[in-house]
Amino acid sequence: MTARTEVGLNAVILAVSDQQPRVLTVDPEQLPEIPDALGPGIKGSGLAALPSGPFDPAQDRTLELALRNWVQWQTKTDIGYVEQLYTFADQGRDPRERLGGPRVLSVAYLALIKEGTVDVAHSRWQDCYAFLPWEDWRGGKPEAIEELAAALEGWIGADGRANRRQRRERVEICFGFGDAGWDGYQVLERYELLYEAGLVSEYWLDLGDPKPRGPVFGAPMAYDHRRILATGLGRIRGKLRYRPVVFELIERDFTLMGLQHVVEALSGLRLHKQNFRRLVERSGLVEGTGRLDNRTGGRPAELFRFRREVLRERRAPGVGALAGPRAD
Amino acid sequence: MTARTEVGLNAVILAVSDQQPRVLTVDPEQLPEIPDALGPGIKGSGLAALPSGPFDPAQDRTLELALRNWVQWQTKTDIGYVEQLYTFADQGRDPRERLGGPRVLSVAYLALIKEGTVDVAHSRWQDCYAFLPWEDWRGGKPEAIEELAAALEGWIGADGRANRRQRRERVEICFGFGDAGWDGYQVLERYELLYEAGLVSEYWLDLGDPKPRGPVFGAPMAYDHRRILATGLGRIRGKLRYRPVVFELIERDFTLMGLQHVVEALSGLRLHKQNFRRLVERSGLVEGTGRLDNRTGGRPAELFRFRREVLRERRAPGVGALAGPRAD
DNA sequence: TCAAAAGTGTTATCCTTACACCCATGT
DNA sequence: ACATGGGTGTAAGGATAACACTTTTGA
Repeated sequence: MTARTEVGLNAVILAVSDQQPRVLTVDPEQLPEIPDALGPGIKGSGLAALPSGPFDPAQDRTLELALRNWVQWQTKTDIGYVEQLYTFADQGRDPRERLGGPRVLSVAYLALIKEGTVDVAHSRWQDCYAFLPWEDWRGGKPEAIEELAAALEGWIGADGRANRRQRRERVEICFGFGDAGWDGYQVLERYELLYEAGLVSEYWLDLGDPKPRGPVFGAPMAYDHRRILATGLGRIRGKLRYRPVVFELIERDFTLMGLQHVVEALSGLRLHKQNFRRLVERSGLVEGTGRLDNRTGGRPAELFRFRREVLRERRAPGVGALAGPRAD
Repeated sequence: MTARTEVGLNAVILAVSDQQPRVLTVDPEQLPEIPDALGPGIKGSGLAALPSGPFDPAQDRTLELALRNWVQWQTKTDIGYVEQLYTFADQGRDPRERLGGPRVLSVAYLALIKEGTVDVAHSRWQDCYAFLPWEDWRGGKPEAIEELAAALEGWIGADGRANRRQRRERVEICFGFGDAGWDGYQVLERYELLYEAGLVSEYWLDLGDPKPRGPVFGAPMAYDHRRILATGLGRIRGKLRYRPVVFELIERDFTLMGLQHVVEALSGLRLHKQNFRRLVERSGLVEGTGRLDNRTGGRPAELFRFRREVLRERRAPGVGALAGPRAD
C-alpha cells in the first residue's frame, strides 16, 4: 500500500523590532485542520506554531507564488524577500499521521519583512530567543549555557565508552567549547543536538510522553516548528555575511546605530560600535542622505540608505565577518 | 479538482577525477517511467538526465534515507556526504504533466563521492563544465563568455527602455562585468538568467519548440536537470569556503597539489600554488603523514591528511576566500 | 553642566599577496 | 644536466581590532 502524500508550506516570517528578532506565530488552537483527538501537547497546549498554508498542485504554479499569495492573504502585508529553506518529511513529524492521515511533507520558507505592523487575528510576534535562548549572546554568555553544558555532560556520560568521544566532540564543536569559540551560524546543529539529548520538550512530546525526565530549555513550539525556526535563524545569520539581506528588515532610511542593532539582534552578538560604523561605511554598502534623525536621544544621527550600486562593485556584499569585531 | 502530487528525489552526484568535476548522469531512454509519447526533446534526444528515484511515503522514513538507499542500490557505492539542495515544483517542470500525469515535486540532493569507480549500466560520469562551460575560468576567461556577453546585450536591447537598466544591472552582477568581477558562487543565478534570455536550449524545449531561434550555450540536460546541476555546483562552491567538504571528494591521503587541483576544479578558478599550500597548512585543515608519493613526476610530494581536530579549533574550517589568491 | 549618543583618529597586529629562491627526483 | 614539480623565505600592502578622543544634541 502506498500512502497518500500531501504537501504543505511553512513560513518563518522574521522581523526585528525593539532590538529583538521576532517570528510570526499562530495559535494552533485556531487551525481548523487539527483534530481534537491529538490531545496533550498539541491542541489545548497553547504551543505556538509557525503559520502554514496549503500547496494545491492544481492551482499553484510555483511553491513561492503559493506561499506569497497565502501569506499576503493572511497578513495583509507584502512580503518582499522570500527564500526556500528546507523540505521536512520525516516520518511522524505531523501527528495527524498517527490517526491515519496522509504523509505530510512540508516545504519551509524564510520571509523577511519590515518591522511595520502586521496585526492579524490569531497571530502574533514572538521573540525568537524565547524559543532558542542559548542563541542570544548579546549580554555575554547566556545564563542557560552553564546549565546546558552540565546537562550535555550528562548526555555524554550516558553512552558507552566508545561513543563518548564522538558525543563530546560534537558538543564541543556545536557549542564552541573548544578553541573555535561560539559560531553563530550553527543554530540548527545545536537544536538537533539538544533534541537528540532530550533537552528540548519536543523530544518528550514526540515520544508521546509529555513529562520531560530532566531539564529542558527554551519555549517549545508545536510539531517540528522549532526545528524549522532554527533552520531559518541559521540561514539568515549565514546570509547576513555575504548578501545585503539586513536591508529587507529595516526602513529605507536608517541610522548606523539602528542598522547595528538589527545585525546584533539577528547574529545574537554584541558588536564594537566604532568599527562597525567604519566597516559598513567603507564597504560601500550604504550612503549618507545628508538628513538627520533627531529622535535618537543624544546628538542627531545621519540617515543612511542602502547603496544598490554595491552589487556591481563588490563580490559578496554583506556585513562581513558577522560582523566586525565583537564587543565584550 | 485537486490533482495528485507525487514526490521524487534527484541527486547531483559529484566526483572529481583528472582535474575535472564530474556528475553522474543516466540516459533517460532507459528510464521506464518516461512514455514514448513525449517525443522530441526527451526520449530519443539522448539528453543526459540526473539519476532520480522514488520517495515512497509508505516505506521511507526520511528523504535522506530514501535517497541513500536508492543511490546505494543503483551505484553500489557508499555515498558519504549528502545534503539537501532544493525542492523544485514549478508547474510544467515534468513533461509527464502534459499527458495528464500527476504534479511531480522533486527534492534534489547533493552527494559527494570519491573518484573511485562507480560503473553502472546506463549511467556515466560527465564533465560538469560540458553543461555549464561559462563556469570554468581555470584557463582564463572562457571562450564562450564573449559570445555570451554579446547575446545578453541583445537580450537587454530587446526590452523596453525602462527595463533595460534593470536587465543590464542583472547581467553585470551575475557575470561580474562590473567592478566586482567574477563571483564563482552565483552559478544558479547565471543559469536562470540565461534561461530567461533564451540562451539555453531548455528554454526552447519548454516552449515546445525544439529549434532555438538564436545561439544557445552548453550541452542541455533533460527536464530542469541543468538547473538542478547549477544549484548543486553553486552550493558546493559556497560550502567549500567554510566547511571541509573537499575531503569528501579525495582519498584519505593526498598531496597538496592534488588537493589544489580538486579545489580548482570545483571553483573553476586557477589558484596561486605557493600561497595555497601555505594557507591550507597554516589553517590547520591538514597534517603531514611523513610518507611520500613518488608518482608525481618531479620531487616526491608529502602525503597529507585531513585534520579532524580543526573542527574544534576553527570557526569556519574551509578553504577560505575560494581559495587563496588566484593565479593569472 | 551632564548624560547620551554620534562620529573621528591612531596605532599595533595580523593576514594576504606577490615575488624570489632552493630542493629532490626521474630521464 | 635539466625538466618537473615540491617546498620555503620574505617584504610590501591592506585589513582589523582596540584604544582614546572630539562633537552635538536634549534635559
